[in-house]
Amino acid sequence: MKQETSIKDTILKGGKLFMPSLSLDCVIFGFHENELKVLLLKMKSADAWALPGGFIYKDEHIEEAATRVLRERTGIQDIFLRQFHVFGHPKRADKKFHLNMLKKDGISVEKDNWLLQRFITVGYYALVDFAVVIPEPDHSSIACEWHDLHTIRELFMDHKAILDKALETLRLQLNHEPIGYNLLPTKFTMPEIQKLYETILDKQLDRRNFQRRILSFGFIKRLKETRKGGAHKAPYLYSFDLKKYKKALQEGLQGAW
Amino acid sequence: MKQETSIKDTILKGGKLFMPSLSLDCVIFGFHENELKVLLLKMKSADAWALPGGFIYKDEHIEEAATRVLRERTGIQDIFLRQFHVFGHPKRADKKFHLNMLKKDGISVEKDNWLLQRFITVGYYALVDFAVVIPEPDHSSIACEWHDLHTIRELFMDHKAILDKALETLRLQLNHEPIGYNLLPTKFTMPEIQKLYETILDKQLDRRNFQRRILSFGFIKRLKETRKGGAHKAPYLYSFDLKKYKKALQEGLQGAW
DNA sequence: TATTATTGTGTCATAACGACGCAATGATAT
DNA sequence: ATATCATTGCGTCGTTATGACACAATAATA
Repeated sequence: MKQETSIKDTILKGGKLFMPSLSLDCVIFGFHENELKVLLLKMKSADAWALPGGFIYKDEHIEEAATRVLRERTGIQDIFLRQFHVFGHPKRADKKFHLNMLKKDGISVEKDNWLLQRFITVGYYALVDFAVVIPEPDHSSIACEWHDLHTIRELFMDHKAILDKALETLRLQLNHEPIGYNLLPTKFTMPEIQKLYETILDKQLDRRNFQRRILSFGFIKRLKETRKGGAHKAPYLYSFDLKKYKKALQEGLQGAW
Repeated sequence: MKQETSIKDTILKGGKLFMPSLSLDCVIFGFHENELKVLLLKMKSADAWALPGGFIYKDEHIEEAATRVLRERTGIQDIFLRQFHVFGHPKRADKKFHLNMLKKDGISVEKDNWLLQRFITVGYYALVDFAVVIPEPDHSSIACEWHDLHTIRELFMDHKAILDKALETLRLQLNHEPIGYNLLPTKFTMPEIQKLYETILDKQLDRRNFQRRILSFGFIKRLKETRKGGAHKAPYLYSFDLKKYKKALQEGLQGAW
């Protein structure tokens, strides 16, 4: 499905290729050096960072479009990807602003160009293995980089609000679903997965209680190896029990009622 | 914002009024006689029941559009309404089927009429007080009625899948948020609110444990009256403590982590 | 006035949870 | 080689939440 179109082509002919007035934006989370990261694009024509997004081909399933955008940007397939909210404020895009951007690109468009219409966007979030991602900017961006979640202040359009909502959703998901398989390397230590939870929740957890709880779910298992080389006592390595992990994904974790 | 347009006008001129290719559908839940009800429309041109849905005016916030649809159909304002999923399968509507429907209506349209395009729809669910609703069909439907949730087998297009997803979402919400203020009358008994929970969860709950738990949340309070007239011991009446209810709505109920 | 189904209130054992203690370990410094 | 030190492994303890169940109180009806 990937189509290498020039930016000019997209702008001029996009109206024929894509669904009108509808876009999607991806919040791509990674985990590295005990920090949650988000993949952002630096735009060519605006001095702002943005979430990687895209449009939906006229005959494309919307989930597939999200998968495609992710693949184009990270080179990864088979990714944990989830739709979480629709952003439909009528003024979420600024027409004049966009016109200006196009001017900077040296492209003149008709007043009724599809890109100048109001857009409603579907937010997706993805959890990916930081180490595997090869960030790739596209024709409309000059950079594609991981940003530290907590340092992100302002983004293009309403993308900061989209990011915030994604994080909020992720936090809630933590109670219903196992998490980490897509964010951690194959083998990891207990302190590492704890840091992941702490980072998402933005909250300190007791080391011993965390271990008891995460093990009680049953979707991670201890290996017979330890991670040597650290400054202190070598921690055990763990890995996900994929069978139980997927079972837990389907059936949910607890659910009070 | 309400516009009384004839069905013909909508079909012919809708393209100028509404956002293209985007619709919304509402799953309106009510509770009556210990049963969960869903408000459905009987369509004029197709022999099928459908969820009340609508389109988004070109300058209208999508949440506002959902509110409007709900108001038009139920006569209710200030409703609990929540977006829960986007349905974006490219084949979710059948073009030929739609053409046939229009034929039945005696309306001939161009091949590129906006209604014949592919539509992506945003699902909303609403919780309303059954007793207050005045179901109103619109120009494209011949009936608007409450249906018993468990008797609904098949619906128009993919509306059954939308309904199922709404119910699944509602079940999950039960763990995070107080519920019932929008579904129950002002005063209610403990068995009544328990039935509500049991109906949503489709699961029996222990009477005594339920009471202990629901009271521990603090958002309902016991009144000094009892409901006399029943065949047996008169149960106490309860009402929602709106202040604590709203606080719980914002902060969430428990959240294991 | 007795009957009956339902409601109000409580108990009990078990499981889950939060806070914390202490010994084991493995690299580093002496 | 040995002591040091931060970190890890593995527990305890008291409190709270949960599931299962017992029994008395009550209001309409027979």
